[in-house]
Amino acid sequence: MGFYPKIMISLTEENYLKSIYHLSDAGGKEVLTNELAEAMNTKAASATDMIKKLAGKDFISYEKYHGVNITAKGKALALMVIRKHRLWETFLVQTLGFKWDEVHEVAEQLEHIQSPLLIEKLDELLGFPKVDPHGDPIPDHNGKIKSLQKVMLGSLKAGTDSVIVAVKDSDSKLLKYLDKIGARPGKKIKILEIQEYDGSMEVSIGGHKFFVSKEVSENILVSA
Amino acid sequence: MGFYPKIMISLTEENYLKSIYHLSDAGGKEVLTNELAEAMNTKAASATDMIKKLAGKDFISYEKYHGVNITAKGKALALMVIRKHRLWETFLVQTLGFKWDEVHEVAEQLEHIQSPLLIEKLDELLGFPKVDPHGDPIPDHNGKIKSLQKVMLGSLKAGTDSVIVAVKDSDSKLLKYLDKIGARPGKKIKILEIQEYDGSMEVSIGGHKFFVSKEVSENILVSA
DNA sequence: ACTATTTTTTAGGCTCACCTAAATATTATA
DNA sequence: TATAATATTTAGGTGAGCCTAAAAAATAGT
Repeated sequence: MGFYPKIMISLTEENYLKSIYHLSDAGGKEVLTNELAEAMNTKAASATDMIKKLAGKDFISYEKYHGVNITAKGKALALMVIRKHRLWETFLVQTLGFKWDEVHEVAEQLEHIQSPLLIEKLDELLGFPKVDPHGDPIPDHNGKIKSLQKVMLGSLKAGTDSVIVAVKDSDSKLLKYLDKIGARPGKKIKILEIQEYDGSMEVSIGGHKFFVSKEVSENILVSA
Repeated sequence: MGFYPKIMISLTEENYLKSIYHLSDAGGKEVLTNELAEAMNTKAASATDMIKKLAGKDFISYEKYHGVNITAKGKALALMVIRKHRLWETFLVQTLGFKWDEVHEVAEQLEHIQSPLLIEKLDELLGFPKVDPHGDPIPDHNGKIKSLQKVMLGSLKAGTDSVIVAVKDSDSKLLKYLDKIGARPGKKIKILEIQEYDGSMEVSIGGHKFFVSKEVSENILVSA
């Protein structure tokens, strides 16, 4: 009688789905095969294979040659993986004393552990955090996520005061540098001066002055 | 020049190696293809495939038709996986408040996370525990393990006093039952009476009397 | 010692997630 | 709008880890 097979989703499928979610800006726009392939460090042909599989399972909708869109079902799953990733990152920093820049790779592994109980207990241990150590919001157990208004530091004018809320890239070198100058989520940052010719800027964080290149300024997200 | 490729070991290889380690009694005796296949819930033909692969990587030595023996290299790797498994089990119980019988499956997943730093930090968080919640010893970061003299409760005579040190099987139903009667590692247990005809026994744990079948008594390991 | 039984290995196939090369569709450019 | 460039898909192939069926070796029984 009522035998409901629990549909299994592979680690690879989870990773593709997460990528699609991010590339689509939380489901807002469609994702092209090539950008997905690049994000997954694979070839377009492989991405096409996976796209077909995910479409067959109703995680995305897909029309040949015209990119993919994530479905509500796919979004829910992606958000669960993201929830796990960010809770684990928080755990690594808060409970185990990892540095900011050491957590990403480990969290990429931990996010695939299957155990609803584990995640709820972890959430509880951490005190139901709203954001991870990079300032990114953690979806709740229903997949609800509140995204605050984020703006690139590099898009603001000289003289502007703002608060760092997140960092775009999770490249270890960048994070190490930001850590050194104290550019962590929650910190106030003021743009003192912008160089016209290369877009670099001088900023003040915690009373100290730092020089920040255009590239770096585009990776620092602030709330105005 | 000096480019040393880090040999990757797959999740499946790790699981086979762990099984071989256990089935061989920590490397003491050889393991037959069939028992390995059964332990891995697979067929003999598949076990043979994997045996060849592991032998090719020097984790085991193998002579056709005559079983396998784990090498020092294989033992070291198996012990690392076991160390991770037992540290995670301890974490789940001690830090997250899991019950005794809820940890095994999750630890089976967590033991494959690759991050030396994570394991050392976890060890530290837990206060460098010597045994896991089932009473099994946790290998140190060099793979050293101290195994204490363990005897099946079922092999002792009536009137014997002993201390529970571990539980053989990790079957959830068994663990739940043991939990109910308070048969946890560290607890004192006294055999009051043994029934001749079926080997079942009446025991006393923490001042209470319980009836224990032959099967259960063979799964409780004690130090005399 | 010679069958019969059991254990193990080989042979050949399957799916998953990847690949390259070739074909086809879309988009940009002249 | 015809052609060039780019993007995407299809076709066919690979290794990992599994399978079944058949062959071969080891063990047991008479």
